[in-house]
This record gives sequence, C-alpha cells and structure tokens, in this order.
Amino acid sequence: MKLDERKQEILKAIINNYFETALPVGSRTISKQYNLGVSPATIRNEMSDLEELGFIIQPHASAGRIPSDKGYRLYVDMVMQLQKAEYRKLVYLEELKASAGRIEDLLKSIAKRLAEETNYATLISTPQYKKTRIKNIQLVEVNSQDLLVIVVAERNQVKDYLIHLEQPINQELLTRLSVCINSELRGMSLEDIDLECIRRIKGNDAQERRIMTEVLDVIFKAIRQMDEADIFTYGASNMMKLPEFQDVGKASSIMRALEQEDILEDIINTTFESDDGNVKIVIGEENNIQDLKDLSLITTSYHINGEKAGAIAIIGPKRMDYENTISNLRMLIKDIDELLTQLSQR
Amino acid sequence: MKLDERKQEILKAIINNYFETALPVGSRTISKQYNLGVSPATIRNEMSDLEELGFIIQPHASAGRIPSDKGYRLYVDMVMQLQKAEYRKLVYLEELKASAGRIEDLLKSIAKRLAEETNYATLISTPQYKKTRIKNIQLVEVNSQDLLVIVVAERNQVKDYLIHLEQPINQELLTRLSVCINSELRGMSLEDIDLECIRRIKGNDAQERRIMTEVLDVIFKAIRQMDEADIFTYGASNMMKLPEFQDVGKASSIMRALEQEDILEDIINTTFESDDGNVKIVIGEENNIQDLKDLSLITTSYHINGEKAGAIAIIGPKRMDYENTISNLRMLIKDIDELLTQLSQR
DNA sequence: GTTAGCACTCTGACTAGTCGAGTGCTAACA
DNA sequence: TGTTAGCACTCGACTAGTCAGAGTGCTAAC
Repeated sequence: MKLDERKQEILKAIINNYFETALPVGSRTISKQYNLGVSPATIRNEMSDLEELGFIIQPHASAGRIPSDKGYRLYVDMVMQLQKAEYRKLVYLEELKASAGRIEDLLKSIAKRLAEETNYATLISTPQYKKTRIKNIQLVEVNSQDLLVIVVAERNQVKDYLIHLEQPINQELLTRLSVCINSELRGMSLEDIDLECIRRIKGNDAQERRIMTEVLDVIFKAIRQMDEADIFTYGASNMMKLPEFQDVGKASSIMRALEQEDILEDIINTTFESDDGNVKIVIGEENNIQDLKDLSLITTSYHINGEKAGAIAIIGPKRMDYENTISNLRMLIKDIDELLTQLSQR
Repeated sequence: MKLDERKQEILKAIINNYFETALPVGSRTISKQYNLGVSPATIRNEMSDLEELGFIIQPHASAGRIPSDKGYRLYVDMVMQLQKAEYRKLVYLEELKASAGRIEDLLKSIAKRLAEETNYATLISTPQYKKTRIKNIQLVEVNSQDLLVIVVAERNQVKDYLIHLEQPINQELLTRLSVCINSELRGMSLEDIDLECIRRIKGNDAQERRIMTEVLDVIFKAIRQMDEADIFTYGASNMMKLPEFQDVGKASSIMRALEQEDILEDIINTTFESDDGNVKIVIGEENNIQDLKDLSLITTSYHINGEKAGAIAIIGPKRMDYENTISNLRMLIKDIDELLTQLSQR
C-alpha cells in the first residue's frame, strides 16, 4: 500500500485537529472541517489504511484516531522540510545580554525566558569541556597566612580558592612558587599531569612542599569543576496544564523524571553527542527513557568559539507546536553562539 | 468551654489517625482503635465541642472530622514541648563535608539529601549578606590586554571578572591602581561608596580613568552578587505521591508555586527575618501564600560565624511527620552552623 | 455525665439505560 | 473501480436510581 497524496492530506488533517483538541479525531470531523471533497465513509476507508500503515492509532474500538509516533515523525519531517529559513532577531536576547555578565547566568536567563514564551519545559546545560587546559595560575597574598589561588583556563574560565596556611608567607616566596607552577602546568589538562610532574613542582624544601600540596589540591579541584557541566530546568509545571497530563499518575511520573539528574544528563549528552549544528526532534518512544515516552524533545547544541559547548532542550507534549518552537530555537541558536563567544573572549 | 484532658486526648487521636490515612476520622474508629474507655456516642459529643472550639472540621455533613489549622497548631505545640533534646550526629553530614569544598555546594547537597530522607520538598537559600564589606581587591595581569579583577570580601567570599582592555597595561601601572583602589574601598560596603569616593579613585589621567571605570564596574557587580542569595528546591515531585494531592488542580498549583521565585523568596525571607535560632513551623493558611495553603513549612535559619546567613525549609502536607522532621532539622542545624563556619574561615 | 438507640445524611460503588460519536461492512451508484 | 449511503454495532460519557456503609445529632434512659 502506498501513502498517496490524499492519505497524506488526511493524516495531516488528523494531526492538525489532534494538535488543537488533544482528542481522538473521527472521520466526520475531518470531512466537515477540512474540505477534501470526499464523504466520511471514504475518509474512514483511508483512515483504516493509515492505521494499517502504522501512522495512526485507534485508542479503542469506537473512538477516533490519534497519531502514532511514526505519524508524528512523518509530519515533523514534512514541516522541517517546508520551513523557510526566515530569520528574525529575537528581541529578548538584547535585553538578556545587557543584564548578564557570566555565561552561566545568560544561559539560565535564556532557558527561563524560553520556558515562559513557549509554555513548555526547558533544559539547559552549562558549557561542558573535556580536558580544559590551564592558561595561567596566580598566587595572591591576602593576609600573611591567607593565600588566594586563581586558576585561569582556556576560554578565560576563572576559579579561585582561598587557602589558610599554618605558616606565614611572603611575596618573594609566592613569586618563586608561582613561576615554578606556571612553567610546569601551563597548557596542561588534568590527564596530562603525571606523578613526575607533581614531584618536580613540589620540590625538596619541606615548608614549600606543604604549601604546594595544598595549592595543587585546589588547582585539581578547579580544573575538575571546569570540566563538569550543570543542568538546569525551567517550566516543568507547564506540563501539568496540558489536557493529556490531567491524569495524576502520568503527571507525577513526568515531574519526577524532570527532577532526576541522570535523566536530564542523558538528554543533554545525547543531544551533545549527536550535534551537527542543527535542531533535532525526538518524538515519544524514540528516546529510550520510559518516563518521557509521552513527550517530545526539541534539542540543539550551542557553541563557543565554534566548538560545541553545551545543549538546550525544549520538552513538550507530542502534539507540541513543532513549527514555531523549532524556528524559535533555530533563531536563538544562531544569535546565542555569537553572544557566548563574545562573552568568553572578553 | 474548656479544652479538658479528654478532649485533648480525642483531638490527638483524630490527628494521629488522620496522619496515617489522610481520611476523615469518625467517632467509632476512635472508640475502637484508641481505648479511651468511652463509647462512640460520648466521643461524638466531645467532637462536637472540639468543632465548636475550632480544632476540627467536618468536610461535609456525614463525614468524620479532620484537623483544622488551629488543631494542627495545638498538636504541633504539644509535640514541640514534649520533644526531648536527644542529640545524635547525622551520619551523612560527614560524607557531604568530605565532598564539598564550597559553602554553596554543601548547602545544595544537604537540601537534596534532606528531600530524599524525608520524602518532602526542601528549599534552601545560599548565604545572603546585606552590606558585604570589601576586604581586598587584586588586579592581576593575565595577558598584556586582559586584566583579572579579584574581589575578596568579608567571610572570605571571592568573585572574579576578566576585563579586556583596549590599550596594553603593565604591572607597574596595575600596582599603582591597586594601591589606590584598596586604600579607598577597603572596609566599605556598596552603600558606603559615594560619588566623591568614585571621583577620587578615577583620578585625572584619561587613560587611567578609562581603566578604572571598567574596574569599578565589575567591583560593584561583584559586591551586588555577594549580597544576593540564590534559592534551590529539591523533591517537589514528592508532593505528588501524597493522597491529598491526587487532584490534578491541587498538585498543579503546588508545583507551580514551588517554581515561582517570588514565592520561594517570600518563604526564605520570612524565615530569615524571624530567626531566633529555633525551628519554626508554619501550618496551612498561617502563611499568606494562597497556593501553599494545603501545605506546612518547617523552617530554620543557618548561621556562619554566629551570624544568621540563610534559611532552610522543608515543605510537606499539613499532616507531615512533624516530630521526626523537626528533630532532624534541629540536629542538622546544630552541625551545619559549625561546618559552614569552618568552611568560611578556611 | 454517659450511653444506647434511632432517624437522618452523605458518599461511593454498582447497575441499567440512553445518547452520541465513531467504526466497519455491504450494496448500490457513477 | 472508486465513492458513497445506509445500517448494525461498539464504546465511552452521562444520568438516574439503588444500596450499603460510615458517620452524625438528638433524645431518652441509665
């Protein structure tokens, strides 16, 4: 059996109608509301075929039809093809840019704003870098016994730690230690640093060894933190307004899923790894997370200095407004990459 | 009418039973399950009195009774009085202490852990200080045109910003600027700094003015960020497991409330302001947040260096396990204050 | 002051019936 | 051969009625 033009039209009509009502769609409704020039009976025959082809599902014997994941997929692919790359700058970005100084804050604001605008849930990861390289390490004397260690790494990421020392220090000692650390560690990532290198840094003097041990400790901690990404969610409760989640069991399992870090990480990682610079759509069971089988994800990665750095996901019902959401995200990602790159180079 | 001993017993029985079942409690149930030595009829009379006194409510004509906010309040006050200060160290604190380096991370872990252990929702604010005072400002040259500004403030809080400059700088210039800034700003809080002071810092040299303008900008930003507190929630979806929130409308309004920043801020601020070193309980409509009228809050403040710094709240149903939760929180707060003080002094 | 008894009320579960929306199948039509 | 009208059938949603159970308030008796 072939999916001819009329079948496609009918499928589109079913999906469109279901998108509006969240209710199974019958043959009579379609015949009346979309003038395809055929009677309900004919449409019934076609619908029977569509069901056989796997594009629609009948929840029970005398109900109308609803789209299957395969049906949604076909529809979404059609939408994506048709969509022209009409570009308009997102107004709120300018606003956010002005208020945010840090990359992380900007990303959070964007996700929050996106959740408000779309009325879906959003997910965002802070930049995740593997093997961040050390650029520069500064040791600064705060008091005579308080030492500030500042680690500057690639992309101008900065972390600092305050160390309280047993014995007093002086600037001359610090300068010497600083030169030594920098000459050994500059350009290194965490896994480049071996025991031999650590031995060389620590040196032989007992007092210096004590200080260096503490300093190295916080340097490693800093780099480890830079390598890691955080994930934030917004607008999860938007899901509970939707008619398809009026069942407490369903709503509850969704809310729980959106609180579970491993699930969120899974979404972000999958997006991140399959990055090809485009917006991706995952419908229902296409992702393998059971608790999210009634949801769709629209995901994309963002980039800093042309390198992929993190991911954004919009989570909504399967009948979500793909067209608008996708185009929103497309535009966003275009501007955001530029903005983040600026921020990281400042 | 007086609340004599038997009435109290019956009230306690009603509350206890309601705590277990979340269902209205009838006179017969009480007579059977708690041997008070009187018949259901007598209990009915007493219940009628209790209702008149405002401690219990009858949801509808032929249902049993449920506690009113006033009834809960009486019960909670009794529990709080009885509770002996049996102190046991919370095991997980040691664990968390080991893994966390930053105050913020430690607080987050605690809130997360608390949500898991209690099966309620938790809320935590990062330390909020008003009028944070500047302790020390460092200007560090990263590259010839990149300047790192490090602001060290009271309680050893550190914030850093990287500034990209139009013209190159040298260490000698930086040292001069640094001395000038520190002599003017040390010990100041944001509101102490006036225009006159800013004028003095900026000086007369055009080049220096340009640099100083940018530097001051990020210093103000840093202090403003230190004064602000962030709020984090965990375990909100725990609420949806409870029988009293099986109604989607209720569940949804609760989830929405727990996402709204102003509501969370309200809870934290109220707790923070009424701090007297003790655990506080807010039952139902005792707080003036409509969306939380079906919930109770158990709240407390935590302290750093003996000064109140932030707040923790546990949010659960009105029939939550006050006794255990309170004693948990009491123990936690005892250890946590110490731990945070340690972390802030290191 | 306590209790037994009774009439009453409300809820929830169950049943039966009706209505409307929808289907599939068949036979007739163009 | 594709399209359509007609018809029997199915299912879910709604309504009304019944019934048992849990609970109450009131009264009279202990």
